[in-house]
Parts: sequence; C-alpha cells; structure tokens
Amino acid sequence: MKRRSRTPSGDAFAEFAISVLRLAGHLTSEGDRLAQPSGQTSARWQVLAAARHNAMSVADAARTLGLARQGVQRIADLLEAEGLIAYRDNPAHQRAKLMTLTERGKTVLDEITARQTVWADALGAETGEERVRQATTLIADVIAILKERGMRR
Amino acid sequence: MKRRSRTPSGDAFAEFAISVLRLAGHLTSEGDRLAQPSGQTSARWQVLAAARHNAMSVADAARTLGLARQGVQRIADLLEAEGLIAYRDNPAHQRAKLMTLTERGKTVLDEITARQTVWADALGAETGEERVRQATTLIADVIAILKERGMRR
DNA sequence: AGGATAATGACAATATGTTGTCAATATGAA
DNA sequence: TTCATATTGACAACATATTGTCATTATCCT
Repeated sequence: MKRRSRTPSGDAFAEFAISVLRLAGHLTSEGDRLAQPSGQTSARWQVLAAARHNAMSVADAARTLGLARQGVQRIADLLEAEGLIAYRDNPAHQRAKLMTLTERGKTVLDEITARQTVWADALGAETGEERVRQATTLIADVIAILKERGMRR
Repeated sequence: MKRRSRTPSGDAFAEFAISVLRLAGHLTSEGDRLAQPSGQTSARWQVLAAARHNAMSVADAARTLGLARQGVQRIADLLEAEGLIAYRDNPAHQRAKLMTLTERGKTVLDEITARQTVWADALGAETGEERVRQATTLIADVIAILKERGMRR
C-alpha cells in the first residue's frame, strides 16, 4: 500500500520540527546550568524573569510563557515558599494575586542574568545576528500559524 | 550597580532561545494531537519512529532523540507491554536488546505518519522551504556548538 | 589473557508539565 | 441588576524527563 510522501517543503518542515525539539532539550539543560549556581532551575528562572518584567498573576505568567497555568502555579508556590517571590494584593482582582520579586529574588535573578549575558553574547557572536534574527522571525510565524489553526479547532 | 548588557547579537540569541522553547511546547502539543487518534503521544511516537528507522537499542534511541536514556527506557517498556514494539536479541550485545516494531506498531506508526504528512506539508507550504531550511541549519549549528562546549566542560 | 573503563538496563527519587475538576470571583450581555 | 460565561487558584492524577545508583556486560589498552 503506497502512502503519499511529503512535499519538499513539508519534508523541510518536518526536519525543522525535530530540530526544534532537540534544541529545546539542549537549551533547557543550558538554562539549568546557568541557574544552578544560584540554586535555581530553568523553570524557576522563567517564572522569576516573568515576575520581574512586571508584576503579574500566575495565570498571566502562564500565558506569557506558553505553559499550562497549573505548572506555573506549582513553581510559583515553591518560589514563594523559598522567599524569592511574594504575592501582592491585586487591586483589580481579589483572587489573582500579583507575583513580585523579593530582594532575595532580585539578587538571584541578577546573578543568573549576568551568567546568561556572557552565554548569549558568546553564542550570538558565534552564530551571527542576522541568521539568528531570521530564524526567530520564522519561529514567531510558525507559532502564530499554530495558534491561529488552534483557534479554529 | 551597573551590569553589563548584552551585545546586539547576544540579545538576538537570547530572544531566539526563548522562541525555541515556546515553539517546542506548541510542537509537542501538535504531536500529541497527531498521535492521539491512534492512542499515542508525542513521546511514544518519537520512540516508534526511531525503532522503525532501524532496529536499535534503547540507549541508541536515547542518543538519537537527544533524551535521557532512562526516559526512553520507560516509554519503550510501555510500548512493549502494549505490543507495539518487541525486544529482539542483539547478536552484538547480550543486554542491549534491539527494539523492533510489531505489525500493530507499524500500523499505528503509519497512521500517525499519514496525519503528519498532511500537517507538515501545510505548514511547509505556508512558511516557505528556503527559510525553513536555513533555520534548520542554524539550529543544527547551535546544537553542534553546545555539544562541543559541553564536551569541554 | 587480564584488568581498568565504559555502556547498559533495572530501580528509584525527583522535577517538570498537562489535564481535569471544583468553588470562588470577574466579566459581559440582556 | 441579573444571569450566563469565563477566569482563577486549589487540589489531584498522571505523563514526561532528568539524575543518581547499582550490577551486569562490553570494550579497550597493555
């Protein structure tokens, strides 16, 4: 039984998708490595960074990060228990408290950010700004298409 | 205290890394959606595809997929329990049995692959083969750099 | 051949992330 | 205002993935 094979561009896209998944694994490892000296992980770092960018609720952060709300909730509760973030009252919503960094949270995030700067500068220099920007644009396009298609389902 | 900010290319790379992580989330969801009608998931599909490509041990598959050996082992044992793969004796290694697809495994993988073909063709056509190939090349470069740097650590 | 070293699967602990359910709270439309 | 609908966090179950340890088996070097 003969099955339809992919078009050339479909083939290219399939390879692209596999590459993205593999790279994501490496990037998470790198993030863990950058966060580790401060006792953190990629996941916690992401939440800290979202909270610093501006005070937001857990649900907001989940949307920003493209993760499930409850996963972010779990991390945020851990960060709060460890004193890296605090839940501040939200004038606009009684239940959805706003995450804010504590002094310790800021210090920790600064440390990680400093390591990331060195890391990103080295990789950016080695790979070339223009290619990286073009790839980022493509990725944004793909995400937009998938979101759009997701809406229609 | 003034901290060093990222270079332009470092900044581009940092954005790129975030994009990749977000896209990976979407791609895993899409994979789950493609595999779901056949009762499978992204993770199981990846292992089935590796086993079909050629009979290999769990450790081989883990390297191919860029995942931890034990995670793949877990999935493979589930697939074996459900009769989608079988462990065949490895003439070259007593312990490292070779994963092979059963008839049912082949059928299931074919079903998923057929759905993926439609999916990848549509996305490839919409995004453009050339851009996709260039992005894939960049991703391969980044993975190579990270592996190389990882070796040196 | 023999011995150090690496690879492998079993087992277990833990981190990450999704999904589903529920009650409380917001929001928007009639 | 009021009522349907959506959002939110709590709670729980489960899938995915990494890390570490161990005994067994391969591999490599001398």
